[in-house]
Amino acid sequence: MTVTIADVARHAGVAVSTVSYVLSGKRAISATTRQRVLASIRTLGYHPNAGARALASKRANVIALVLPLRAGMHLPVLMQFATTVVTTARQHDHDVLLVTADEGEAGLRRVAASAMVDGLILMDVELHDRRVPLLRELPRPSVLIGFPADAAGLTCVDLDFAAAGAQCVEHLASLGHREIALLGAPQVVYDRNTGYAVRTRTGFKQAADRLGLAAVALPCEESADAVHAEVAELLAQRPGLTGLVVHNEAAVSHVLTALSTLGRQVPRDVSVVAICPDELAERTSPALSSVLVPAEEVGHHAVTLLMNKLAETPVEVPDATLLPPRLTVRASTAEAPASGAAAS
Amino acid sequence: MTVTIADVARHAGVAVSTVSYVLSGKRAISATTRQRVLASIRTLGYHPNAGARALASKRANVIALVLPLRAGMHLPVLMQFATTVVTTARQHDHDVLLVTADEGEAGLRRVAASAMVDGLILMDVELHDRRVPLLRELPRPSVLIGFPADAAGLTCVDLDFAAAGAQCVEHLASLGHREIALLGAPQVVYDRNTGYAVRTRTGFKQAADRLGLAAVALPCEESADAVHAEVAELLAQRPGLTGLVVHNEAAVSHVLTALSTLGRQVPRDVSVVAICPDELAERTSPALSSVLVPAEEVGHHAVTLLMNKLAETPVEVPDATLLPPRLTVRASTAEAPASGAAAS
DNA sequence: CGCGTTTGTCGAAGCGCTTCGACGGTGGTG
DNA sequence: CACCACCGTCGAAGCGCTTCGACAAACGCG
Repeated sequence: MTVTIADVARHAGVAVSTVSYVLSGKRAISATTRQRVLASIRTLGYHPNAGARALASKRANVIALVLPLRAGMHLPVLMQFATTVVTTARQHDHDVLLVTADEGEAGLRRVAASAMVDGLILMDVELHDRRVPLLRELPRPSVLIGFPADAAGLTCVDLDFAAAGAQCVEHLASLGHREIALLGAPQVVYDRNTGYAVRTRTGFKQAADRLGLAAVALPCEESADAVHAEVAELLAQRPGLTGLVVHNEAAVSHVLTALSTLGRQVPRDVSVVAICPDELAERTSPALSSVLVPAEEVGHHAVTLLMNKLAETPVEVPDATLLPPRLTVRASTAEAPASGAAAS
Repeated sequence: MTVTIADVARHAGVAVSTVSYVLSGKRAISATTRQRVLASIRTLGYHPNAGARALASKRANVIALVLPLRAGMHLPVLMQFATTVVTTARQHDHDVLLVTADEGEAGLRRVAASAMVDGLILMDVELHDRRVPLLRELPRPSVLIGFPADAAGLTCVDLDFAAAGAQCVEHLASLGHREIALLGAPQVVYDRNTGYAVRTRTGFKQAADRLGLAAVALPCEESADAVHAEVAELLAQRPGLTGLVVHNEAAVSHVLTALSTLGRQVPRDVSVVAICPDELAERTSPALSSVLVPAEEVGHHAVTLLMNKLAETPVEVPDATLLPPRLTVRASTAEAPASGAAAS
């Protein structure tokens, strides 16, 4: 029924091992035999049996992608990320096994111990992630998206959210804004101690301090009503406020709606800069100046790092990779209004 | 380093085959030996090697999930679907290999021929899908989400979109509406001959005919401006129109905005019923009466069908499974206004 | 009480592949 | 022209598991 390497060897008139070496390139094979073998492979339609290969070589050529499939994540970004991981892995001749985080530590242990996968990529790592200690003792390399509190001995990749927060502040400062606010993730995300939210806030605050801006950082819920209430209160309490940084994909459009409802024009009265995917920033009206969350870049990086760790002669990889933020100026930011005009 | 079945056997003082039979339950093992073996497994921390198991048993206990990772799909629904598939597969002791549709037919052939997976689930199947003929000759069972034109010999699952379209019409008709329209997928989706879009339109038209409603079905682009223009023209050309069915997740909110901008109140002047996930329907204002796209149910069904086909003694499964639509009435539909009032 | 069954366990033969050591055949070197 | 080093190829030994046939022990029956 199925074609085996023995069939190919017979058809090409060579030994089984020769076929194997043609495929792996681990020993020199003369051009003529190689051609003959490849021809046989093609005519017979041979595909190596993955299980046998994994068993003999101790490499499955599969990596696990551990996704947080609980609510609260921004799904499109996740999906985009997953796509990139699959595509990049395929370029390195690897496949991707999808593991959900709700299987927890047992799931990781299972796929690692059964030799199903050679390495793991974990998304949405929290500051005090329970899986981190396990990862350290697992006999397979891993790459984390996000930073746990103690990242020693682990390979982590992420957007440099601190720099992203700072860059937003710098952009607003350079336009003359003196009083700004950060609308961040929902409270629950800070409670979970999720790294990216905390780090953005820190970067925001430090940059504001450094540049001497009056700044306040607030969590932000995601329903239209809650956002409206929060923005209304913020504007009431801080009449001099002219700059807003929004780091919450779900709330972004509600913030714009709220501002408009409250009689503030963007960017005439209030400048808004968001940390979100370009796709979203371009769709709002006005289009948002934004620092993009580079899902593709992160995914690509994660796979590349893992492949380096998996190489026959493992390549030394950096413990931490922080992707520099890139700010794109669009229509939602402008020079600060002359003092006192904001509240009119 | 890693614990093998031989280690377990030695530790428990039995033969390797006995351990195997304890694990698989394929032969009777006395309670005492079973306990002893299980204890050894636990103390040694044994996990069967997946590759060896697949090689010997010809079953990998992995299924492929083939996702359309190109643009145009509604990502959150996809993600939700993927989650359900993974979770359900795990309940049947199977893992999920993520394959992207952009690898095309070669990808399917590869994972199937290499015995990496025992079966496949394909999403977003088009009416004239190029992968369908391949699927027929592949030696592994598969389940499709969506219906190709020629579904003979294939197992397909989907929401019954024709019934969904009809149900929307029936709902509007029962409220006294006499002139309605369907805003569907973008033109390009009909051009691709995507089954769900076409079937919804058919169901819509037939129900309208049957019930004697004046009805028109239009494709609908997804940008705010295009939607606005289209709605404006529709209202101008059909002043008596009081009911709208929207089958386009991305356009739904724009339609509501456009109606409001054009001075029509929902549901006082125009009733709107959508075909979309509940989550989305609940978020709009007013909340939309909708037929939900049951991603979870579809995913669960697909896996269950595949598992039946994979059983040692394959269970006969239906070729087509159409999940009945469920309409939830919310705030966007009401009795049709008295004749003539709509245009005022 | 002897026979045929059933029950519980074992040993061994692969599954299809990789990889190691071996070994003729060339070619370059002093 | 010997000698050694490579080059290209082969055969065989596993990788860790499942499964089949074999077989002793325990059981039921007339």
